[in-house]
Amino acid sequence: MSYNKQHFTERAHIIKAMSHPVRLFFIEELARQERCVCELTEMVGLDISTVSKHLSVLKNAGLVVDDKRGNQVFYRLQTPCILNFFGCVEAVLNGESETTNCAC
Amino acid sequence: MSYNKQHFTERAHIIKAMSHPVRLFFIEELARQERCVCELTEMVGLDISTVSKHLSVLKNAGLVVDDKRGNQVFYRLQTPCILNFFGCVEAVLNGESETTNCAC
DNA sequence: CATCTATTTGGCTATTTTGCCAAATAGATG
DNA sequence: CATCTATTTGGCAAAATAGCCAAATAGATG
Repeated sequence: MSYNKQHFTERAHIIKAMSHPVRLFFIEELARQERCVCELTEMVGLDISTVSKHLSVLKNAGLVVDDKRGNQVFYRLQTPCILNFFGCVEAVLNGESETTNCAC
Repeated sequence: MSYNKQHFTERAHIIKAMSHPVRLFFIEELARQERCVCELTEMVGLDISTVSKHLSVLKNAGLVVDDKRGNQVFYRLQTPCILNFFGCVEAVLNGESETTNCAC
């Protein structure tokens, strides 16, 4: 296999969107239920503008979608399948990931 | 659910290791077969010191392991299960990821 | 042991990312 | 329409990341 830079850049862009602790938390929380920006802001204790930017990174990657209702914007997870992946991250953390058929 | 910063930082650290096009390529290539640093260097066309640093990021995250034989160092994927995840990234790219049971 | 090859490490610069504040925008409400 | 709440955008500074070169290290070979 040879290195097709554009191919891997596209895919890395999606993974990069998940590679921040706050955004990872948002993904897990939004998998449970949709949330507005102000709820998420209160949960993580950051400036609301910072939260808005994190959400736009996730939205830009196609991982979440937003829905404006009244003067609030609700976000929800567009891609439940990425949750399957988190089990594998746990396995890596626990050093139990040597098999293809781990708990992911 | 509340935001446990340390919990999500640990997990984001592993995902961040995958969030670069060159490292993503290495993961896929090392899933196929082990490779020494000089082989990987030739494939991506970067300085060997840059390649070495990318590999140490993957190793530090627990995703690959290395094996020194002679004066070469061979790397291989420690965590085949993360390959399951790449199918989901494809689904996100193709906008087919709305279901939990996609091809991941 | 001198030297060659393979790899890692240190150090530097350029670029990207993160998070805050202030300002702009948009809908709701008096 | 003035104002209030919710959110986004622009801009800035600090921190992290990426990639190169040079130097250090380690094993192989003459």
